[in-house]
This record gives sequence, structure tokens and C-alpha cells, in this order.
Amino acid sequence: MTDSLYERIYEVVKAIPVGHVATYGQVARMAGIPKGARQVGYAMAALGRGAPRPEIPWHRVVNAKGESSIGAEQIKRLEAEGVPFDERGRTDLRVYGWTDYEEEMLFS
DNA sequence: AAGGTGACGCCCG
DNA sequence: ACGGGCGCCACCT
Repeated sequence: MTDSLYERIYEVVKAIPVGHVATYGQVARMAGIPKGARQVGYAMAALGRGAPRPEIPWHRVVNAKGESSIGAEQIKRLEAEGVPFDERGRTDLRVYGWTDYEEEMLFS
């Protein structure tokens, strides 16, 4: 719980709806860190290191290709809540990708 | 204090 | 579609 930067990232991740996923870059942008995709990944990695944070659905964060960056554990969790992965380990972001109110505005 | 390290992403062959 | 290379930037030692 070091500072507000990670907290902002965690807030965004907590907002990802069940059955949907968001990319690292997307989370970064939504947290106000345009070039911070890596920081998001680092923040996720930090979850396993220090204090436990079971309220944060880290498994709903995938890379820009729609793949899991961590492996089977994540895929298992996502499929359990209705997000399918193909044999190549990818999920369809066009279908399961998360779009919040703010972002939907950009499409209009 | 300086340099190494990523749960990333984009641009090019 | 896919791999390689480079840029990014907060964290850790």
C-alpha cells in the first residue's frame, strides 16, 4: 500500500466487471498513466509479494493481444467466470474487453 | 545513489 | 500472423 499510484491502479482493476477483461495499457490509461502499462504489470506483481489483496481481481488484466501474461492460473479463473480462451491462449477483446462509460463516449 | 528489472506495448522486418 | 528490438518508468537492491 505504498502510495496513491498503485492505489489508483488497484481502483481501476477493482472496477473491471465480472466476465470481462482489461488490458494493462487500458488500465494504465484509465488510471491516468498513459505510458504506464509496465507499471500496471509491476503493480500486479506486487500483489503477490507483500500484503495480500484478495479484493483485487488481477486475473481480469490481460495483455494487448488478449493473452494471459502469467499463465494457466489466470486462464482458469477467467474461464470460471465466463471468459473463454482459444487454443492459442487468447480471448477476444472485442467481446470480453471492458469498456466503461468514459470510453464508450469516445465511440460516439 | 546508480543501475538492473519487469504480470507491457508499439513499430518494424 | 509472428518474432525481435526498443522505449517506458516506478520499484528494488
